[in-house]
Formats: sequence, C-alpha cells, structure tokens
Amino acid sequence: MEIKVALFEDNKKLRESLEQLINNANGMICTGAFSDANRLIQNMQQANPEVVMMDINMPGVSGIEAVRVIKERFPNVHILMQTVFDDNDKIFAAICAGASGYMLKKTAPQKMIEAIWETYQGGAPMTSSVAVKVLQMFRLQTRVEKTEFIDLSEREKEILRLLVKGKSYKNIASDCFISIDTVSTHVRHIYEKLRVHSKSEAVAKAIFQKLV
Amino acid sequence: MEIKVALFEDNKKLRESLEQLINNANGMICTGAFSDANRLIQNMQQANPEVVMMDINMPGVSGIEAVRVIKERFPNVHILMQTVFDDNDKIFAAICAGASGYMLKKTAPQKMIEAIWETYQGGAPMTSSVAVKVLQMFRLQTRVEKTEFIDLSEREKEILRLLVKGKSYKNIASDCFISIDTVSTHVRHIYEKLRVHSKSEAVAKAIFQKLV
DNA sequence: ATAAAAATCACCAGTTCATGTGATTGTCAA
DNA sequence: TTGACAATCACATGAACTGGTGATTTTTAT
Repeated sequence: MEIKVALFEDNKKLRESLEQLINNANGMICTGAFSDANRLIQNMQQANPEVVMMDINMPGVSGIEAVRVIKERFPNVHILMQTVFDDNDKIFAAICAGASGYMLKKTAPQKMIEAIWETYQGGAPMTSSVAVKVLQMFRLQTRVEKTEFIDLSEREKEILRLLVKGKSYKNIASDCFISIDTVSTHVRHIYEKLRVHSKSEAVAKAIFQKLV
Repeated sequence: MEIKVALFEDNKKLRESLEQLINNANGMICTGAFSDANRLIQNMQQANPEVVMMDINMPGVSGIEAVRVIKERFPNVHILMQTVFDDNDKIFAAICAGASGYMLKKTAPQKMIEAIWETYQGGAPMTSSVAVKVLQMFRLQTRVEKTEFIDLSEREKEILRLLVKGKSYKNIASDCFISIDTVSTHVRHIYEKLRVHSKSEAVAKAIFQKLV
C-alpha cells in the first residue's frame, strides 16, 4: 500500500517538482497538488491523503490556519510543514496548530522523502536548524521569574485584574460602581506597591508575577 | 581535523562498542570513555572533547546533572544524550539542562554517527519518538491560551517589547532613534494586528500570546 | 518590473492617564 | 480611643495616548 500525499504549495515550479519527487519515490503517491488552501476541505476529501505537505506562506488561507483546520477535521492526517525561513514565530505557530514536522524547502530531495516517510509513521522530522530553535523555545518557556511578595488589598487586586483585561478607568468605574476618581486613587496605590508608573508596566508586572 | 568525542556510559559492553564505532567512523575520534561522571571535570579536561555522548542513567552522578555541570564549565561542548527509554520527564530535564540531542540506544550505528556529526555542527538530532514527545510537551506548555498567529514585522515586535517593558512613546522614540509620530504609527499597526485599542491590552495580549 | 508591505515622518483633535492635594467614612487592633 | 489602613470621592494640570488623514522612501515578493 502506498502512502497518499497531498501537496499545498503556491509556487508552481516547486509544486510540480515535489509532485514528481513523491511519485518517483517508492511507496508513496501524490494524490493532490494544490496552489492554495482556499478550498481546503474539498481538496482534502478529494485527495484523501495520509500525509500533507503544507507550505507555510500561501496567498489566501495561510498554511498555519490550514493546519489547524486539517487537524480539526482530519485528525489522523500527519502534516509536514515547508518553509523557506526558519522563523521562530512561524515554527512556534505551526507546531501549536498541530504540524508534525518542519522542513526547510532547501532540504535535499532524498531527505524530504525520508521526512515524508517518518511523518507517515508518526514521527516528527525537523530540519536541524528548526530542531535547535524548538529546543531553545522549549527552554525559554520554562524560565521562572523570581517572585517578590506584593500585598495588594482585595479591591486593588480586583482593579488590577480589570486593568490586565485592558479596561479604562471609566470602564472600571462602571464595572465596580465607583467613581473614576476612586479608580484613580486605587490605581495610584497599586502603582506604589508595584513600584511602577504606568498602566502597561502594572499589567506586565501583574502577569509576570502572577498577581492575577 | 577530527571531532573529539567523549563517552559516558556505565555499560561496559556498550561503551566499548560505541568507542569502536566512533573510532572506525571517518572524521571522529573517541578521546575518552568513562563509566561514570564522578570525576567529570577531570575527565572532561583530559578528553577535551567537542561532543559528549552521555548516558542518562548512571550510578553516582546522574547524566542530567553531568549535563548541567558540563554546560556550565564547558559551554561550547555539545551533548548528545543516550537512553534506553523515551521517558517524558528525563527528556524534559535533559533538554533544560542543556543537552542538544537525544537518541535512543537502539539507534542504528550509522544513524548514531550521523547524530554525532549533527550535534557537532550545532544541530539537535533526536530519535523520532523523542521529537514527537518534545512537540507534545511544547504544545502542552503553550495550550494555556489558544494561540492565534499574529504576523508582526521585526520593528513592530521590537516596539511591542518596549511597550511591555513599560516604556512611553517618548522613551521608545529615543531608544529606536525615530520620531514619536513614527512610534505612534507603529503602535497603531500593532493595535490593528492584535485587534486591541490600548497599551495595556496590547501588553497583556503580547505576554499571553508569547509574542515577546 | 511592479505591486505590496514596511518604515519613516507630520499634524491634529479629543480622550485618557499620572500625580498632587485634600477630605470623609468605616473597621480593627493596640 | 487613637492611629493605621482601606475605600470612597473631588478638583486640577500637564503629559501621554488614540485614531484619523496623508505622504515619502526602502524593501521585498513575484
């Protein structure tokens, strides 16, 4: 039984050469090659693939959005992302959307075939530079801030939570049924306790220190 | 120039066969093979390796502890972990301690040599099953908020970072050597992309979505 | 080559914020 | 009962922000 591979890639030349590469490889067949993800569901049903190769940058529906949709509607399909750049944010977003693998387009054809095979088997093939970035991000996420003790009153905490939600003094006043001036006073006290001088500093500190 | 590889592995048979594998491979040489990490620093100075293969389970000083020490004392050395099990916690701990790669011991000899080579070049070779677990953990850690993909330009991200630090437009202008009006324009664009309408909302969203 | 996106700057009107000063009321512990 | 603190409100001013219009230059993608 051959692995059915579908292809989403807006560059015509690359799309065709990938299609050929897949069809020439043993044990796999390209059942669909599309230039965008605008008729994603339809294309997926038509191609009925086990593995999807998805370009991250496409006109219309982005590759990342497409991954999210595919993972929702066809959760058993494994997705191999393809991109020109090993850009942190996009890798991050693609992984979170549910992509299994992440290969740079410049990857050697033979390696690409191996990656498809690995993806099919439930692996997570990654270009070396991508793997390194994933580990870096992984370590960064784990960092813990040293927490200092900050003693806010209940009311102050309540108002700080509303600040974090992005509310203005006016909003907070009406939410809490108090006057704007009172909000202002509370905020002033919060600033003193947090030793900050603006809403955004307070919000950042509140979040990092997990005060909310 | 050959890659100098040091080996920490308590199983004598495995240690010797790995040593042989390395010495038989082109472009690398085993400059030290040790059964434990109890004389780690001394061994490291003696072997002076560029790549360390470290067993995760050893009597005495654990492989993970050893990684931490090596990364502290010899930060330029790349470390390839070796283990029998692909156990979540240990993978996690090893990565956080600073290991670059993570291979199961049952990996084919040829693949192991490739992994050493990749590690030397700053890559992060991982056994497929490990890579999958890393991605899983990665997603779990992130699954707090559903992350939407927000495509900010470099400049916008830079300015967003400064906003999170609590800087005013004036500060940002002087930090970035641009006019206040330019800062204002960038911020406007950031707001549009994040769909917010104030500094504090932007800051909160930036932090929660890990845009900074 | 050409269109799109990014980065830069300017002017402006209205809104919101930061901070100072001062005051009243209720609670609670010393 | 007195002082500390929390919560409430008021007035005021300068600074900072939001959002709209419009424009030029550079970079980037196709």
